[in-house]
Amino acid sequence: MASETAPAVELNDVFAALADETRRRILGLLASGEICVCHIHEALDVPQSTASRHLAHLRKAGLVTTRREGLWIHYRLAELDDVAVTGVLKSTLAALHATESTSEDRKKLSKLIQIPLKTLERTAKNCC
Amino acid sequence: MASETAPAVELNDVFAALADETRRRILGLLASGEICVCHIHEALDVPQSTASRHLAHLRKAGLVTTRREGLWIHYRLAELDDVAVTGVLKSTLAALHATESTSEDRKKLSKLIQIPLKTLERTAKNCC
DNA sequence: CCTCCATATTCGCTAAAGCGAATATATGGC
DNA sequence: GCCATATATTCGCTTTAGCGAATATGGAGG
Repeated sequence: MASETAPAVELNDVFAALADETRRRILGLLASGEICVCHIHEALDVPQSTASRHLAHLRKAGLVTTRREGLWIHYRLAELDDVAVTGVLKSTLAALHATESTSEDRKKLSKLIQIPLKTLERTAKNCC
Repeated sequence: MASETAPAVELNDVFAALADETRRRILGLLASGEICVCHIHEALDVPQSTASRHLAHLRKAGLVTTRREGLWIHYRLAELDDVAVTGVLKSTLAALHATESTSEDRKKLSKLIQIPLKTLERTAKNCC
């Protein structure tokens, strides 16, 4: 039996995950809710393999989780059990929220998934 | 005239700085106050050039500043003007505070600079 | 001016990370 | 079974980051 109930989230992996700008852009988008890979890939305007690779990285770091729905796989921010990591993630999302690049990405996403920008913004703000 | 009063701190640099474990260890130490390079280098038990290089990195990222006193150069956490970055740094320090490695480093520092561990811990806790 | 000491920087090297085209995997519909 | 679609992974490659020994820089004191 492990003495640790928290399973996976290593500080090292978390900060490694946050170090890449593309991954931060993804987190910035996920702050406004669950998104499927294709929309991330289109909203960020990066090759599909790039989006997928970075998503895998975030998943391994424990920051996001997935839900399958037919062919689509939806990514969303993970519910973390580690308070400290939660704090880091929240403050990161807050920092991203203030960013030019995040708001551009979100604007693009809004058009892609046909959800009003205001709605996305509200969700993102509540999330961080 | 720039519309931005905040000068230097780039999110990108901040997260790049936080990505390295040695640099996070340094920040963990600096949470308990100003320290000079030689003590950092000894407390962490890394080559002097390594300590200096990482300190330079942190300084360029805007996370720490220096004060010269004779031959010694004292490093300390910078007072940030960017609220978002402050949040990231604070939560990072809080996360580090809970860490085994941080407490080991601090213990070693305590002996080096002859300041009681409790004092260092209190300062560190107040800081994040 | 010369020397000592603390710190910074250079240097050659190695390891790690990111890239995007191409390919593999997996699911749903015919 | 076969095709179409969405996502994941592999591949060769380029770029970046870190390392530590060695060297350079710069202040203090003789």
